[in-house]
Amino acid sequence: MSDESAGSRKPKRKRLDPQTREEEIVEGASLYFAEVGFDGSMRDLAARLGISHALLFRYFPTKDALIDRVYDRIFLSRWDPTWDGLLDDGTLPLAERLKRFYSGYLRAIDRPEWVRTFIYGGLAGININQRYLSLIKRKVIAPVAVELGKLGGTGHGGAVPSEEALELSWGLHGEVFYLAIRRWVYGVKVTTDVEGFVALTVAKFLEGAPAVLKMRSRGR
Amino acid sequence: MSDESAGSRKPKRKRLDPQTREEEIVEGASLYFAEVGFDGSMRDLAARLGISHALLFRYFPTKDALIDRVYDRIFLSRWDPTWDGLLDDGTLPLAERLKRFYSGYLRAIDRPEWVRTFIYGGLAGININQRYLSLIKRKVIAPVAVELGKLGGTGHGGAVPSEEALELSWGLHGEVFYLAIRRWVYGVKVTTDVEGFVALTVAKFLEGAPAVLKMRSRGR
DNA sequence: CGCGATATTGACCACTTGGTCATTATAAGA
DNA sequence: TCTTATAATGACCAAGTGGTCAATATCGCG
Repeated sequence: MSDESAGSRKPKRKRLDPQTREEEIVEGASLYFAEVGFDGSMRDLAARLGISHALLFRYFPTKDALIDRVYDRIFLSRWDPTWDGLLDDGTLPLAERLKRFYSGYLRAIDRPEWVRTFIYGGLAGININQRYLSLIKRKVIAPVAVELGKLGGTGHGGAVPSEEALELSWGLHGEVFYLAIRRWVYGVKVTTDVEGFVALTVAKFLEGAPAVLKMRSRGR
Repeated sequence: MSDESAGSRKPKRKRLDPQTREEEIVEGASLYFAEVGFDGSMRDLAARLGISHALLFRYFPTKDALIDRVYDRIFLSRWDPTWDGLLDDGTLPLAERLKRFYSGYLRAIDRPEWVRTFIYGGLAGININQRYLSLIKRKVIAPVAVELGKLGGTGHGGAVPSEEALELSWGLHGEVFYLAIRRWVYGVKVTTDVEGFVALTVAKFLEGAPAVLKMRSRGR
């Protein structure tokens, strides 16, 4: 409308410096593959970026190389280091620790690129998923199970959580993650009140899990 | 080794009557697509079945038609009608009802075709998933939330469950389903003791959820 | 055994895919 | 303004895709 009129040439090719272009490609690819899965085509992606598909191969030698970069971008940079000490921090009540961790965690992963790419990868058997899961087990599931052992008073005071405590801990994790699945995999409308949801779920967990553990240890 | 020697001709083509062949195809396609996703090729599937890919198109006009049939086979026939009355059955204690339902339900869906196909479909935005989810909400989540309302004693005695009760009920469902996801999507080794797992999870739910609901209704 | 209905196949088509490369246009520096 | 290094492209390739169809081999029936 404004100054399209006279001789203002608009170049048919946008020539960016390689850094910016590469960043643009990785960003675009993250969104694209999250949407359509890794069977999406390079041509499609290029069209969406407004460039030729040949250019993609100038920046990434193969499609797999691009996908690797997408994985890096989405996963490797999204673990907040402050979470590491959080769950073991004895100065905070467990409820508070859990609420803080899962609020932050859910905020970090509750987005389409993360959830969909993770699930796509799981289905495809990409090993990054299994590595990620064992990280979760080590950093989250096990510590929580240990705390649970203390609360449950089953004599499992040590650093080795019981099978049941682990399963209960996985349960909490699953509940939280399932919210993100419903939202981004099933495309269902779910609450946006992350804080409220986590508070509710954690409260239920702390109310129920230790009690069950007690029941199990003393008679049935 | 035995009678391959002399004139015992083995035909290069196996000629089956259409019913059997069709059944074989649908069965094979269910497993195949569950494994590799719906981007798997008709030629690949045919090879796995030991037939030519042209034959597939004699039985199903298009690939989508085959996929539809696969969906039917996996989902439509797996809802056990006896579950329908189960959750509302006032003559059984709620714990018993929940254990029975979720044991049966988990046994029905905890298999690769079901879980993987369902998730593949969700990612692809197939509407069968959303229909299925609303069925779950109507037949499982809502009834359980209503029972929860009674136990929580929040005055929500009626048939309209509160938002919080619904969320807690979804939580239970998510925990259970997450077991199947870990097993069949992430490929992680998890317990095979379905009964035990359900008993533990239901116990935790009934110990925790009503308590939380009470806390929420009387002062915070 | 021989025949015929038809289940099954191989060859084929148009199109899409990941990937290559010589050619072209752009923006910065002189 | 002209040059030039190089970002970006279009045309191309071989392999794979869903889908078609005339030819062929199998099995049941007489």
